[in-house]
Amino acid sequence: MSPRRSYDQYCSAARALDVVGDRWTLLIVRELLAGPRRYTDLHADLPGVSTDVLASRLKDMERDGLTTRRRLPPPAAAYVYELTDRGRALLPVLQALGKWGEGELGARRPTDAVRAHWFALPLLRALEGEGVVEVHLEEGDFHLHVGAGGGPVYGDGPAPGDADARLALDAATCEALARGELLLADAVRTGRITVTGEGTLAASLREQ
Amino acid sequence: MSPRRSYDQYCSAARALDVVGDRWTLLIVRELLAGPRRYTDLHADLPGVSTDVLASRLKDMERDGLTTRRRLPPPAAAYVYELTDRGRALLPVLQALGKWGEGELGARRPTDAVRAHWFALPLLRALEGEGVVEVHLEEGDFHLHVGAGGGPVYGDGPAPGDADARLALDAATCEALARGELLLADAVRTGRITVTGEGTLAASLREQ
DNA sequence: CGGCATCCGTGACGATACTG
DNA sequence: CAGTATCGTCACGGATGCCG
Repeated sequence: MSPRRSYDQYCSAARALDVVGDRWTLLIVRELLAGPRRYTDLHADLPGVSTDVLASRLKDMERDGLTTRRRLPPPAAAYVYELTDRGRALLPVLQALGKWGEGELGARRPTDAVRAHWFALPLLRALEGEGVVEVHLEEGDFHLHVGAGGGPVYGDGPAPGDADARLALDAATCEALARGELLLADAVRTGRITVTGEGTLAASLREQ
Repeated sequence: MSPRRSYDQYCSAARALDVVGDRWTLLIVRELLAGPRRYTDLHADLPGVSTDVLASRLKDMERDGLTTRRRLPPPAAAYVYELTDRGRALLPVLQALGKWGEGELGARRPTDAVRAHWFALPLLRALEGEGVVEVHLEEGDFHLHVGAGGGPVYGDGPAPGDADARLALDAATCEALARGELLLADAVRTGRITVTGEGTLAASLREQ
């Protein structure tokens, strides 16, 4: 285990970069915000990361208190990596980066990878209130825990329990939202997003 | 000029990291938030950065629209680097990192460098309203443009014009604020920070 | 098959020296 | 003062192999 490289500056932003400034680290956090993940899942959803770098980052992140490693009970006996509260507290950092990066996103390039749950961050930024929102895209479904305290912030697939609202939208709408060109309220109003559900979350989405 | 390395992911956070994810880039932004700086100033305030990496980052940042290079008029004929609006828009990213990093800061290590203006970010996070605040530390003075639209967000030395409020505090108070252990309001109330000035900013600071 | 460890080529980084 | 040149080292990315 290599000792952590540091900028050696008495500045909290520099200290944060000591921990999360290495290549891939924040993207691993983004993946783990979706809940516990196995090594292979992470490797599959982070195209380009090499096996040794991924293993090394996961060790560093565990050492630094961002993640824990847990063994799943049989028969699915495998290790999963999971964010700690400290790791989940990086959500505002990813949100700030994501908001700034809207201007850099542009059109989708042929070389770009896409995963459905990568749209969770921009949607979460646009949502207020509290509850579970299920999102249906062509590429796949995922769900959001809006205003979540502990536990996963979003997750792949449909909501594990009952959803307070369901959103259905197409790829073009999704990408326009991600680029910041389209506001969620406008997308709902113009029918580019279909909202179903009876809770206050669904109601507040429709009444805008 | 090397082509930019990219994660090739259709995700705005990943795109942001394509631009500002390299080592030193965000710390250079932090320095330039203090206003235009010469190469030598940057090199002096970023101990550990090598000359070629600094030069390379400044070129990349100019290519990516984060900075501009400008020649000062004689007799101070020298180049200065300056943030664009796009570069200044990274302030929320540095603030999110800084807030998260409070927990990582701990006590000052003997190997840690310190610059007075590095305390500008935590102070700015704690201040509300609009105006110019002059801050006096033992290590040096700097000033903050609270709620600034364009132009520098803070700067070294006393305020160029009239300050709306002046704060005087010692190193221990400064570090406690940076670690998030002490709230600005508490520091003012207990007299660990001396506030002078007549504007609404000074008044709101005192009345908490 | 999932979860790494090892090896290797390339490129990024850090320190020093040097130049217009 | 503001970089460029050089060089050793380390981090990264890709491929492969091992081991439960």
